[in-house]
Amino acid sequence: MTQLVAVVGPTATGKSALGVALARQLGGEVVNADSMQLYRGMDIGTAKLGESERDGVRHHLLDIWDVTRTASVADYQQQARAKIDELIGRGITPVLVGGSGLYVRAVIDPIDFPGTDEAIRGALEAELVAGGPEALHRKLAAADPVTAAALSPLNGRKIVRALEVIAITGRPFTAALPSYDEAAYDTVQIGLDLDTAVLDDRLERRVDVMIEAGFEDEVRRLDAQGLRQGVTASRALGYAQLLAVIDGGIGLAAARADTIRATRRFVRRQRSWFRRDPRITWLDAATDPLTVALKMITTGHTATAATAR
RNA sequence: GGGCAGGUAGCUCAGUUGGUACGAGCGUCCGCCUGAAAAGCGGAAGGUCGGCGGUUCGACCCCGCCCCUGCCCA
Repeated sequence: MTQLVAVVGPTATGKSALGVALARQLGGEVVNADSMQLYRGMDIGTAKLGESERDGVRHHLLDIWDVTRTASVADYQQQARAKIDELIGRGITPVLVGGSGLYVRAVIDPIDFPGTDEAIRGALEAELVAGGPEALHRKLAAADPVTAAALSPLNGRKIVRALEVIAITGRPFTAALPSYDEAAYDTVQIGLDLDTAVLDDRLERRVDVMIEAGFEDEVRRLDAQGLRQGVTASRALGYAQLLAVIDGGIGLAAARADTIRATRRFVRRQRSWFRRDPRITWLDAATDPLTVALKMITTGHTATAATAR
């Protein structure tokens, strides 16, 4: 018996709409798995569904964070699982929808995130700024040679985290994503994708639509609410570029082009993340994915349902 | 018609006083990813150096002619 349906894949392929349609058919509710839609006020730039588009389907885990807050997968994991368990308990099928790979896995798979400590992390980050990543990498090599060997000496972010975990737990970091065969929920994962040329074109038009819809005003509004102080939110696609426009650093045309380029890059990263997960059944967004997905979910036959990739 | 500048990786451009192109950024491709993941990071492929001829042991770099682009003068 399927407990959970997940709709994943690169951005702008129609995951949100498919999620709503599936939820309607299954009597389910949507649980967001998009790291940026977690932020309150980030609507236009994240292509968050409006009320009418939600079509009466309840959505959870949208707008739970203030833009000044640094994102946290662990926090998301805890909240998402609590909500999913609640829905399952009430006999409602949760439809997990989003393109944030790690977030999806954090829900579906048994990942335990070691804690965090503001003071320790703050100190390490200060050290990173002061001494550069190589110095920290040497420090990591002394404490945990295995992890150090696995990390580029220039990957400051990950080196900081590894050192933080070591400081907290007193043990080597030794982090590794779980295998793909020990899911926490009985899940049907549907991957939505589109031919690259078509998707590229769609991305470009989507950015234009966002700009016409008042994307810049949205960013100005959030800027007034401290968007710049938000380590995560201020770096979101489009938001970072429009902040630069507001600063006068670049023009709107450049911001548009940069955003499109960055989004394409993001799509590639999403694909490379999701394509290694053998549990995902890929559907072509251009060929009525709803019908195929429904058949797949209700019959449990995933092998015959694949039509794309 | 004349003058000047330029024609080097898909794009924008570095570069060698003649000795195998040291290239860079962007793009492309591949990969990684345990508390920022729309983030962060690693790797790879790509050039007959505008064309033809000459000089030379050897030319992308010198000479000649030609073609193309931009600007200027007529």
